[in-house]
Amino acid sequence: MFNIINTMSIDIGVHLKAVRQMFGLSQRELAKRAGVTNGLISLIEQNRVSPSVSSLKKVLDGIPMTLADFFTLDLAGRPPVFFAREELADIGTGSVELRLVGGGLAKRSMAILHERYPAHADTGEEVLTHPGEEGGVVVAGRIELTVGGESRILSRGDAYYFKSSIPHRFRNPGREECEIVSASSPPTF
Amino acid sequence: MFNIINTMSIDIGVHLKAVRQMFGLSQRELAKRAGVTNGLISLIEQNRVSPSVSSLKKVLDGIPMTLADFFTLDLAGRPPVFFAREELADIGTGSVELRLVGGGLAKRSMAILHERYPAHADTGEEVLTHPGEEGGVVVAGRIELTVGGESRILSRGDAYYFKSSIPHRFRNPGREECEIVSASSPPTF
DNA sequence: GTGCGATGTTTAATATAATCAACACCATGA
DNA sequence: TCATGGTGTTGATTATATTAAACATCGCAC
Repeated sequence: MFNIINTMSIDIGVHLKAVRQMFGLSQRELAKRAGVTNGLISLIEQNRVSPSVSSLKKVLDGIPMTLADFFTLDLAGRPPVFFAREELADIGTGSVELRLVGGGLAKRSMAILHERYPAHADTGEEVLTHPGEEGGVVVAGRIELTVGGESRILSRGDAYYFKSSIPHRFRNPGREECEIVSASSPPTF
Repeated sequence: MFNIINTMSIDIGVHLKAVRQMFGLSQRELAKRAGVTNGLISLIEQNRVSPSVSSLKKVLDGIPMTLADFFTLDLAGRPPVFFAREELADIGTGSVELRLVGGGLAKRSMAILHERYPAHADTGEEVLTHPGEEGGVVVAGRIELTVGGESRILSRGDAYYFKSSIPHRFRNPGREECEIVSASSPPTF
């Protein structure tokens, strides 16, 4: 089980400054929208104070952005955008083929996968402790998905979405290959 | 004197208490692991103070849990998991068909879409709406994707991933329908 | 019953966040 | 040159978060 997100303590000040500038706001503009003083924003951006959650929320409301977005947002440079089929790294274990969109995994908020399950393939149960989410769409074939004890067989066009913390299992019950495009956020699998 | 801290997107106090109890910790145990006093945890859980980000981080380190996890974690009941093809809400505008996995966007960290672009369909340029990310895999047909001035034609199996803040455009240059499965995080489009 | 040892709560003292108003700087224009 | 309006920063004051220690309650052992 990989955990790709680097969840080190982010630099609140630098982070806020970057976000503010991303939206083209000055400290005073943001302060006005947020109902705080420009001085406070200056102090926060210099890491000379650690804002209370309530005032950080007020500030982010002026952007606007949620606390969850703020702490989840990752400020990377501009990574590659397009990926040819052959460039998708296969990170599958066993017979299941898992092709990850975008080789460089760090600093992404999602992992997008192109998955192929041969006939009778089975991931087995997984136990996760991470509070992420995952979902996907069946593109071809059929798959039996079990989530928290509940099972269902999904066909082309059907979809799923659940919290990764719930134990889950994928199994191809049929004779044909099954193809799925899925996403996980944060990128754990 | 009253000091009401409500109108937060999440109830920090209740949230922390739930998380703490989920891990079977008492206020004093957690306080010891976190390097703060039990009194502080009591006050936070009663929403009688709004903790500074730094002390909230210290507290969460004792659980252990990241700030991002804390603000992302959803304590609500279990939402639906499986979605039949017909249940995917079409949120498309114009000719492009956008089918959203799981109906409501509320309290989800991602939006997963099953998209269909008829021949010659075109989204037009889009402007920055949110500092999120999006990516996807082409399942059928061909699409011309332009991101930040850079264009490329993607075929079945090819993929893309970029920050939603960069202006982007999808255009179907061919005679066949194009089918894509995509994901956005946070869920905006 | 009495006396733990655990729980969460509260109060007064102290450390720190947040304000307000002034400051220095850098543009652009009269 | 000297305003003028923009930027981010700073010091002194006020508001609030945090501490340390005491309080009340509960369940359990003796």
